[in-house]
Amino acid sequence: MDAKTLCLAVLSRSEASGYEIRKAFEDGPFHHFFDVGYGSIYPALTKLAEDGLVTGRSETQDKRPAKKVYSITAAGRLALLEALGQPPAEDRFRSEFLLVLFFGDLLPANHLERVLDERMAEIRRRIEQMESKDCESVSGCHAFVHGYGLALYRTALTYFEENRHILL
Amino acid sequence: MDAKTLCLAVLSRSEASGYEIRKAFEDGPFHHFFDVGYGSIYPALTKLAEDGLVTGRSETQDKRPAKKVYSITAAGRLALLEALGQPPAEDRFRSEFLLVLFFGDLLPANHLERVLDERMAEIRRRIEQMESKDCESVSGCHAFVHGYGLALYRTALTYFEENRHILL
DNA sequence: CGCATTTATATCGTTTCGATATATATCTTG
DNA sequence: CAAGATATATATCGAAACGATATAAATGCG
Repeated sequence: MDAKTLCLAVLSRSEASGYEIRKAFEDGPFHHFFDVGYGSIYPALTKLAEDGLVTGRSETQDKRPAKKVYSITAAGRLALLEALGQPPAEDRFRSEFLLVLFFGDLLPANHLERVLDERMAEIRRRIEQMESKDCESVSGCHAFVHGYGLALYRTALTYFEENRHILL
Repeated sequence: MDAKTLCLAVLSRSEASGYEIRKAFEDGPFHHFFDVGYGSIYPALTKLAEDGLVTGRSETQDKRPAKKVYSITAAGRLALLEALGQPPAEDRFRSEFLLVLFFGDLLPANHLERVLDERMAEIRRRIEQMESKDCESVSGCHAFVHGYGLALYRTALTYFEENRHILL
């Protein structure tokens, strides 16, 4: 499941520019389980347009730089469904944070404490964001995925609060 | 924090061959928060050896193919500490599984059910492995990181059990 | 005996990541 | 109000990682 499929996934919900697709992964509904950068998005959009899976049009805006808005085509929707029908690859999780904690014995306590505190603050921000009004209306599958992310973040935060003493 | 640092991290615990380093990420203590493949490990070991951060020796074994065993040097330990002292990059999580569930409305229910069941079985395996005797003895920082992974897996499993009905 | 699996190293093409360049507009603050 | 920071917007490039594949020796198993 490459960047092209991920762009199709965002575009299946509404037309968007490359910049807006990026935002969907930075703050939007995909935020807690995917991240895709500009370096993947813009080439992906070019290829998708070549293959007729999306169409693009330029939109000049008042008081903003011009943007290229892409829309998914019928063929694009088919391609997305085809990709979603495949058995998903294993989840991938990379955490430098946990690596640092793992080697906590070798590191100064104040470094560990700072790293942990920053991580906890970050998680609190995420939870707050996911609990906000914008997210209250989600239902069905979206609610399931949203609730899953929230449950994990809450578990993480509680774990850190309760087991902090082991580390420091 | 690249593959070189990750190899150093494994080698700081005991000398190992490229194959054994891979196993540390597949089954070992780093398994639930990092994954590094052969395509990253072997080139990394070559560079580390060039830079004097590890030393390698060939070991011909009876009844097995020969292996190259690498050991970390003093300079290697310093480089590892230096890397661990940096502020860690944000955690990265990629889940095709959640993407499929997110678009559950567009997919046949039996596909969703199969995907979810397989994922739950996988999580049960992971939990069982992490609860096994080999892991009972871990303490301190290792226990903290280990317990964190376990807590998240348990939350995930419980969430799926309790909210399955939303999806199907 | 043949076949799958495990141990073991290595490389290669494709994809992704992270940084950087460029440009315009708005917001902030001294 | 001007300077500097931040937000909007597209694009590309080199480095790194990923996934597949090649090679090879040995073991387990029916």
